[in-house]
Amino acid sequence: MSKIKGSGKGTRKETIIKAAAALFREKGYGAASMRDLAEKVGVEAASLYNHIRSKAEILQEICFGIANEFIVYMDEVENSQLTELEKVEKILRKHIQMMITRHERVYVTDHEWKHLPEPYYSNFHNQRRTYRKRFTAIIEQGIKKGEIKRIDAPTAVIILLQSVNGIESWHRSNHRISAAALEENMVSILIEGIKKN
Amino acid sequence: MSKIKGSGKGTRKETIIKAAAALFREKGYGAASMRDLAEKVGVEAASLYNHIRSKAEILQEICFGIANEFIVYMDEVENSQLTELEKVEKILRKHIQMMITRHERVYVTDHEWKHLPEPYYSNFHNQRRTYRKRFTAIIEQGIKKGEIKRIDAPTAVIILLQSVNGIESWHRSNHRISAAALEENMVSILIEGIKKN
DNA sequence: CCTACCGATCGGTAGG
DNA sequence: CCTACCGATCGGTAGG
Repeated sequence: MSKIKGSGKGTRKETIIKAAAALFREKGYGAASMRDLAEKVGVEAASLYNHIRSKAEILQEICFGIANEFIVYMDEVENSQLTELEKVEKILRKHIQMMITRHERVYVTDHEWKHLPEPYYSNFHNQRRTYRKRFTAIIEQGIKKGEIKRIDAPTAVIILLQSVNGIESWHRSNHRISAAALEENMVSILIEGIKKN
Repeated sequence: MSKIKGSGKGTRKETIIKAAAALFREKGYGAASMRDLAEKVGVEAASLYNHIRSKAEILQEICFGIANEFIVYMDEVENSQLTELEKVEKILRKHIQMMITRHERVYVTDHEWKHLPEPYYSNFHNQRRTYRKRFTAIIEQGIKKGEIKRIDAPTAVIILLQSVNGIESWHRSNHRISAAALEENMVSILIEGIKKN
């Protein structure tokens, strides 16, 4: 018989990180205090430190956890036999889906990673640059093959990745359209925007 | 003979706000301290309060100053005789140009307005919603006229406005392409993405 | 997991 | 514009 903690939804540490993701998204990392977090979790602030080492550690777990998921997916796509345009669409859809289903952590990762202490900051920064370069390379290859129109590839990457962040405002505004419809609309506009012809 | 303060570039208060915009962009509003700001300006922290009433007042001036500029431009475009698609392009170009030439204030406005104290927060929130609704209405009209393809207009607005924020990373990465080329690439991808046929 | 508390730092004020 | 300082709050620790 295994020892079940909390309400059966992972470890106590996971519960804390989940609450922290919501809190950091709402207030920003700097403005969110450990006392706020403790209240959300239902303990005294000091008790949090039995599960986590520091406030910064929570941010690290969020940022590197999300980043890793994107990197693993990028590996998959790169090794597939899809056309370059299909690869771009796949990656775009992954970002949209992550933003829809895990928006708190994704949002925090994207907006608060600057607050990571060294050496995590530099580490994250490098991972991010590498990821974008890999994405850029796919688009450049697609241009070379004539699948994608002659645009500046890094600019295209910026547009694709930034657009996805707008889903935040879809989330806040009571789901006027379904997640599936949102995804199709975004893909339609963006893939059409870079496709040749 | 008028009294010239600072290095002839506006009032002392403007100097402070300009330095604050750079600081808030770099560290975030919450993590930027008045002592940091004072050091940048070259005075003691207490001296700042001879020119500004509070830290929050600086954020207000930045956010409402930028928002107002966009609203004034929206008025102009709405009253013009352009096609709806041309109106969308005009507004998109305005956002791109503002982000290129005034990126510190625009970035801070977009990322830190949540930290405005009430009633400024609600006020800003309303202005923002109204602006987006006006932009959405232009796109909906363009769809009705057959200039723009049948997409969800609010989703299109999200994509157009969010994409522009990516210019931040262009700014950081040593201007690989010119501002003009960046603008043309963004317009090409995004307007092509929403245009009919 | 709690009580009690630490040194540091925060935004801001008094008074000159 | 400065010195001196305020009360509040911060992240985190000691000790149980």
